[in-house]
Order: sequence, then structure tokens, then C-alpha cells
Amino acid sequence: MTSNELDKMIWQTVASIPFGKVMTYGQIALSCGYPGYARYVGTVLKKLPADTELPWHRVINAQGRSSFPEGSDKYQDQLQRLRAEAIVINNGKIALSIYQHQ
DNA sequence: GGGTTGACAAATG
DNA sequence: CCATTTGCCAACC
Repeated sequence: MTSNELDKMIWQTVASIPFGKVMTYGQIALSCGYPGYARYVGTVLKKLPADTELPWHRVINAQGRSSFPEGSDKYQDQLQRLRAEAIVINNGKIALSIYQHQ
């Protein structure tokens, strides 16, 4: 039962990230009340359909980088989506001090 | 039901 | 900054 409920919480949290801001996997897990579930947040996002409205691109890892292999289509896609939100990316890195939500 | 995998993270050298 | 190690936990085979 917990699994499906947590999934919803994660979706809600991701949906709550405002335009031009980002959150890390661990931060999302924590704000859902599930510290240590950073990896699970990743597995949940992976299950999303390609045409989802959820702003999954606003979710990055603790290093301020995309978690996709550099150069992959998903990687390029995520970075383009972020740039479209006026987010500046330097050498694949996003300044969490500026763009991290909360 | 044990071993592997992965859209993670923090510590260490 | 980069590489490795360790901890973590659900999904998958």
C-alpha cells in the first residue's frame, strides 16, 4: 500500500516544482517523508510515460547534473528543457545555490 | 528468494 | 575535480 501512496507523493512533489527551479532526488524523497529513498524517486520517474505532463526535467542529482549519460538523447532533452526555463548550465552543471527550490 | 541493477548520495583519498 | 567505496532500497530476473 505504501508504494502506491509514495508514488503519488513523489508525483505531487515533482509537479510542485515551480518554473525555473529544480530539486534533487534526495530532496524530493526527504520532503515526502522518506529519507534514503533517493534511488526510488529515480525508479518512479523512469516509469513515467514519454508524453507525461510532469516536469521530470526539473529533477537532477545532488551534484547539480543530469543523471542521464552525457550525450544521450534524454540528457540533451533535459538540458534543453531547463535552458527553456532560463536556467543557465555550465559544463553540464546547474548551480543549486541559485536554482534549487526551497 | 538470493543476486543484480539503477534517472541516488555522502564520504574518502 | 575525479575515482572509488559504502550505504541505501525497490524493481527485476
